[in-house]
Amino acid sequence: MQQRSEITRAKILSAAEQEFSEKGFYGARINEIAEVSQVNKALIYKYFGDKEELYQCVLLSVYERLKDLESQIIASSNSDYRQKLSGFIDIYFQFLEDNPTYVRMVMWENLNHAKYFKARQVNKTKDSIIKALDQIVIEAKASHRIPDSVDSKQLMLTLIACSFNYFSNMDTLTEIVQADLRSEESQRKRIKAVKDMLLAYMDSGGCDDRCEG
Amino acid sequence: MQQRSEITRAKILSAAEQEFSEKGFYGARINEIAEVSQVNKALIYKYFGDKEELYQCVLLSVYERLKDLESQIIASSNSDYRQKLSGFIDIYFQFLEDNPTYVRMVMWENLNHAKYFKARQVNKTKDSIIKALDQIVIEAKASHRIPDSVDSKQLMLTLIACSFNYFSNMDTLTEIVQADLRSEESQRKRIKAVKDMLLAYMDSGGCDDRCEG
DNA sequence: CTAAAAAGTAACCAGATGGTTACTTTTTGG
DNA sequence: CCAAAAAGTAACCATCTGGTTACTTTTTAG
Repeated sequence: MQQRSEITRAKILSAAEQEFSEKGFYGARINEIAEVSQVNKALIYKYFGDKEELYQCVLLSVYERLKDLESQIIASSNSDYRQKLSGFIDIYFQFLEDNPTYVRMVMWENLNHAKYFKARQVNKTKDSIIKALDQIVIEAKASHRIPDSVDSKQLMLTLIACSFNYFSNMDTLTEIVQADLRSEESQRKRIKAVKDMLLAYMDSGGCDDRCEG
Repeated sequence: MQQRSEITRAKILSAAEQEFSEKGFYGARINEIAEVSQVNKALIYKYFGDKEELYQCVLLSVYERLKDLESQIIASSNSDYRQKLSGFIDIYFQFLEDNPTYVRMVMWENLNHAKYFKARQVNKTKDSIIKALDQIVIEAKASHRIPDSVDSKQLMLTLIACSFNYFSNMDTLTEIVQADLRSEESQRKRIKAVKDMLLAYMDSGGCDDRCEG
């Protein structure tokens, strides 16, 4: 029966996402996934072959969620590039907060030298978010609102770093800055600071001649 | 014999650092550490009690290396806060590049919810680097080179994010921006962009009223 | 030189691991 | 209704896990 198998598959994937995102590939236990999903272990192997395949399926399904972001960002369209960038940051921050398993899976992948990330076509999803930012920059440049010297790749790296790192390293950062970064207030302040900084950077033309590189 | 035991201890720690930083707490195998260090497994337990203690010792020893940074940063003293900040970024970037095991251990810790980070007095080492940056900001404010509105905590978060994330997420970022971030050129460009951005942010007074937060 | 303490070792253990097999139950198409 | 295909299950296996024990060798101090 199709429906039943679909449900079983979904149950396995859901439990596997929990387990893999919590403990990573090595730490995850198939027995645990079987127990949590209430699905017999042999069935997991029938559906997904082996542990590695299951992990890759989880990775793919988690990354899929990024795709929705592009439409969200484009939907929040506005003539002012400042507000577009501001909206972009809001949406990305919100996504990271709402998808802790995404954050963790990306971390695991990097610790695994992006082994599975590269193996599958996972990185295809990158386009969605990259293109959205690129478009903002291109439009702003075209209408001469920001100088051509602004490097959209550096902008992207900064934006990802400031957003992603806030969540990925929250536990150690909390200790470092001695503030509860999980609180709504901390997050609001952080988002504002990131926005201010990026806009200041773009206003300055993306480079600062007073600082020799 | 003291010397011999010291050597053995060091061999175990060295192999354990490799193993733990590569595979994390769960993935690391005591058998592997024993094999690599050429030290009998039972001896490892005699020296370190259990796997958890050994992990914590590795964590502590890796964090110790941060302490050297403070003196380096202070040594690179200069009257201009811009050059101080510039030097700070150079030194921190260099540290992260030279200490991949540090980067990985911090990542593992965050995935483990900073369990061992909090358990030990590991976070004491934070002071060294935090204080160095704080001092730069305080001095610059005192001499009215930057406005009081600049928030040193946000500055710290940004600096750590931009530096740390570049190395921690290098594998996935490489796919995303389609550039070999491991190359010297990429790194130089990145450092310059980070410096420019932070200085632009500080010049702007640390906030941007044109962007409602 | 010697006895005690420290350093080091081989072999072992119970439990858990990923993965399989032989089997029963349920669903489906004709 | 019925046979074949799909879904699901219990019990099992070889291997590996962290950790221990009973033992020998080396070093040290008097």
